[in-house]
Amino acid sequence: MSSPKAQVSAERALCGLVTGLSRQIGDHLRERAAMIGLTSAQATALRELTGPMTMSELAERMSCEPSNATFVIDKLERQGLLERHPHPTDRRAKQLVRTEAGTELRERLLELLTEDSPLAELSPQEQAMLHALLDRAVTKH
Amino acid sequence: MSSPKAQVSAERALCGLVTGLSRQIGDHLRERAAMIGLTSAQATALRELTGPMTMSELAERMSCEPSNATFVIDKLERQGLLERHPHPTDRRAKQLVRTEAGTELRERLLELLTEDSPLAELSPQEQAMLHALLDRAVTKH
DNA sequence: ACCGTAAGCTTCAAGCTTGAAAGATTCAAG
DNA sequence: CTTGAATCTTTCAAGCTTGAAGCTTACGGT
Repeated sequence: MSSPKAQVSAERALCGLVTGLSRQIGDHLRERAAMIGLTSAQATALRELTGPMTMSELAERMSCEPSNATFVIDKLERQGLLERHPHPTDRRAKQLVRTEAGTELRERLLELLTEDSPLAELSPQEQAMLHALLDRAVTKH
Repeated sequence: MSSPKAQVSAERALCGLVTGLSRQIGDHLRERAAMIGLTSAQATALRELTGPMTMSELAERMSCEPSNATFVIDKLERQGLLERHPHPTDRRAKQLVRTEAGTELRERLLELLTEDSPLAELSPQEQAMLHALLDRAVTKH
């Protein structure tokens, strides 16, 4: 069960690279989001709000805790980008709906996000290979 | 300069995978750190404190702002795991030195971190390929 | 020696994130 | 129907992270 030392060290380096790239992706998002007055968390929420959905669904899409979604959605609601409507069939849930302003800003955001992608350095073939490897790594368990 | 829509979508998916894997790595760290009463940030600091170094050096190694290092090091110092000594030649700087308890806990931490690596699913060959690709992606700028 | 700029560290405000706890509502089993 | 477990959301405390501002000290040019 004990791995050779060289392999342990290789894995650590790999972790560093993954985290580094993830950081770059996050920085890119933050930079683009700032252009339209959003933080990166708010931008993620707006990006994932593809249509009306509940808090849970959004949290799921954002890969965060529901309590965090509450916090971020509060900000977006205060900016008039979306509204919390009562859910049509479940009185426990809220249905998030973009306002017109929210929809417009989302369009703008999606455009901005396609510019200067952090992965632009890789060819489509390399991207495909990377995708396959990451898929295998993520779907470990 | 405009990329085809399919490629934009592929890049977005890739970003999601990278962030997801990075999250898994972070979760693994947090879980292991919790076993010895540390948060993940504290564990990162202790892991990177390979020997006496300044705050700046540590912040660099942790890939974070110096102000953040101040915050995290405060916690570790309060737990008696390290001390801030005056730097021998630069009176502006502090020299961080692990206490004996800090050194012992660090050993334990390093052991824990090698267990159940989030990348264990990949063979050494795959890891090497991944490493190469990530290297290219990160070194874009 | 003097001065301006830069570096090292800290403090602060603002925002993000998690996990636990609590209130409201749903749903299924009796 | 009633009860109990599960779900949806929010609140709160604690911790992480960044960026700006400020203090002290270092260093290069004059």
